[in-house]
Amino acid sequence: MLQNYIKSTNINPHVSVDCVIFGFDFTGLKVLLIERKRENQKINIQKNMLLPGDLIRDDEDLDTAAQRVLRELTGLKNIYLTQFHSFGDPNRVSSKSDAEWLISVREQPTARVITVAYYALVKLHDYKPAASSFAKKTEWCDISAIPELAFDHNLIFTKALEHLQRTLREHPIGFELLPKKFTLSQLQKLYEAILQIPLDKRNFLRKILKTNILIPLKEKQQGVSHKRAQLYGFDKKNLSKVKHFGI
Amino acid sequence: MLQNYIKSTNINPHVSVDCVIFGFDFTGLKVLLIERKRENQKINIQKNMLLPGDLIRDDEDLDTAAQRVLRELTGLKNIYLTQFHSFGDPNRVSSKSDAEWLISVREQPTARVITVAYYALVKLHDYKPAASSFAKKTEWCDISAIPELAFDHNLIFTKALEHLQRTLREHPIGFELLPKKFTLSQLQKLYEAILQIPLDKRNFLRKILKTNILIPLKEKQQGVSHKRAQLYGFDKKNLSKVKHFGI
DNA sequence: ACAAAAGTGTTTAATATACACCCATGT
DNA sequence: ACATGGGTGTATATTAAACACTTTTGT
Repeated sequence: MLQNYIKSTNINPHVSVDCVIFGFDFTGLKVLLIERKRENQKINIQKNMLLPGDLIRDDEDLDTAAQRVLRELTGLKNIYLTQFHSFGDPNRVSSKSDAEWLISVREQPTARVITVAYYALVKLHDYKPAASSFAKKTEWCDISAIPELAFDHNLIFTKALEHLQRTLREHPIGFELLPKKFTLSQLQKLYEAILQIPLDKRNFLRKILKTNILIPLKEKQQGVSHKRAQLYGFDKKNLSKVKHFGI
Repeated sequence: MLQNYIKSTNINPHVSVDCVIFGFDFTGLKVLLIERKRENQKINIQKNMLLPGDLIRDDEDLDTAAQRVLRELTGLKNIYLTQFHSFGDPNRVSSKSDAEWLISVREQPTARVITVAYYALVKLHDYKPAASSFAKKTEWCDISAIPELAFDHNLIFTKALEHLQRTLREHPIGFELLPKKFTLSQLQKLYEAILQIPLDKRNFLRKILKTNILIPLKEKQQGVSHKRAQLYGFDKKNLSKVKHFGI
């Protein structure tokens, strides 16, 4: 099936895209990992999780390829997606299990592959696992508990997180990970989860309100056993006006 | 055929690196452009300048390939070099003259090539044009007067400059472009040339001195028809201690 | 003497940080 | 009544920005 897929399209066997897909479930920052399909059951079970990715097609732009991977895996469109680095170590595929898996899955399993890495921010509550040709199983893994991954994917993940942290400190991209309505403390928890530092509630509020990107809604949080928090939405009109958002 | 090619030459015909090499001559920020060698004289003379770059070798890391291009072209080693973006538009080679040039130069002129772009900061006064296989002629071109370049190289240049500007605002990398001894106003002119904004002399001085990365030398500028300026060097020991250098 | 760039402080505005108590709700 | 998180203001320290005159040197 996978084979048919490859043959029927124009695959470029030399370049792939990999996607570090971040989500936020109000407790911590998560990354979407997939378990690789093993047609040959004898393959070593070590390092069996990896980042989603695929070889690009020969008529396809890099960004388009990353979007395709994302859509096939999550069913989501219009997602925040940024290319952040390319990885081309000739020894990217160093382990035996990686090499064996490629043999089972690729037409040119020993071809050297350069991968262009992207990170995406998705609204986790919108996500429904899509039936995908990529994955046997998908899993949202907390960033504090990433296992050893196949290939150089731990390195790719680390670079993605660093990039996300740097970007979040300067640009208000947090709403990409939140539902349309959210409370200030949910937003603060998001910042704390990504930056991995505690923030002061009042100072955070002041700073974020000054940007004019939050609109207070006429609604309050429901079903909590404490005072109901004000709900906010993001004002995308003002987003472009925010220059420096230092946190 | 593909197999033979790969075996015989060791070149990976699918991935290249391109280098945006910046230099500073005390009047403005410059980029090193090369004029492409034309074996066939009939090739259109339009867009004849381009950024230096090369196909990678099949056993070579991306960073290594970029360093190799840099060394072959400039003779310099130990140069500040950063990967900043990869370009893979399937129509990167759109013009007729680009396609013709590739035919005259590459074994697989129509192969799709993804390019991984780097920018480098070099000390212009150390630079001696090296005899290079890449270039017919090399030229330091002021960033305000970049001509139309081959392929998507204008796009690559623009992205490189944006990246450099962002980096310079946060990290004191200016010294990579300056000689060992320099005056404060030379440093300031460098910042102004890169960021393309005017800076206040006293405020700039205060900010840069607070980082402790400058060492005043026991020397003064010579041969100028005005008051001789204090010379400074960079203190690399303190470089890593500088966290936020906002300008 | 003049031109050209060096060198040098102060005042004011803006921003960042630290910090603690009462409130509304569900159990 | 109590546990939980929501909501709110002020004082202080730090950083940024604006601004002008005197000095040294070569011509």
